[in-house]
Amino acid sequence: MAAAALTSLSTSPLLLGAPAAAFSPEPGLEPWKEALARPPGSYSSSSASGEWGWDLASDQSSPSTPSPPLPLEAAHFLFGEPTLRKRKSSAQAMFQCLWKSCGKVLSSASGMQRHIRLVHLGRQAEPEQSDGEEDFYYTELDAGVDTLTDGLSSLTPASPTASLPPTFSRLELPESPVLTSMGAPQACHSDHAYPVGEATGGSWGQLSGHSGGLEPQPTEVRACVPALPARMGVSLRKPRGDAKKCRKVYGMDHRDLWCTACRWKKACQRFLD
DNA sequence: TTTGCCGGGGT
DNA sequence: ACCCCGGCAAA
Repeated sequence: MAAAALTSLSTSPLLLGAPAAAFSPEPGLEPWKEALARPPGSYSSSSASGEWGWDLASDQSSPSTPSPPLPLEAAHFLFGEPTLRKRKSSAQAMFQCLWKSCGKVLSSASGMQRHIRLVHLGRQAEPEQSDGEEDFYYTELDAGVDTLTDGLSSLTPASPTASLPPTFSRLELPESPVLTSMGAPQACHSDHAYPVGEATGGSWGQLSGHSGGLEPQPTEVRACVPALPARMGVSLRKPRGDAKKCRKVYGMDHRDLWCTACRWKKACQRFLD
């Protein structure tokens, strides 16, 4: 595959740095289908036993396989979003409120802090003697305003252009008091301490009824929600991951290409959230 | 309706 | 362990 990519790369002068473009003669097509239709005769031998070289994590010994094929969605936004990479001339710093379903954008950090203090934290506009909690509820945008998909309703997740470093996407509000050793005031009185997931997947369980008597104590964990949205009965269920999973990507046919977890109807391991 | 996947089986 | 599926909830 790498060889094919290289050869065809040499013949396609344009589209710099997008080797995946070699796979699709016309950019409208899904590149993965192309890749699927391609006879796997080019590299090594038969890795067609379900998992390709790149399962995840435990991939320390793949001697003959060249570089991992790089999950095809990488190719998606290599040329799927050609528009986004253009520089905004008005690269003015903006600040966006991360509070759930707010998304207000202001042009100054102090203004944003005041907005958060007043609107969300319910405090008075006293910039002095602020514990800095507001800082966790907004983020800074570096591009122009219209780059972001316009505040509200767009629960757009990991924007394909991974430009913003580890900033949070709203909907998963920053768990504020985790970082503040000085402790936010009373932002943390959740009466029902729900179980927080363990290390990796954080399988939440579906809060299936109070079956047994276990749960000795409300294991007070730090997953505290900002105390405001204590209302409205949003079921505290792990939100669906928004990544396309094996089933969607490969289709019901080609089930043999799914990762094992997907085949067993477990949480997908290949396309994590 | 489809999709993701938890919980609960079976081998 | 591995494999499968009922059924639920989110989309």
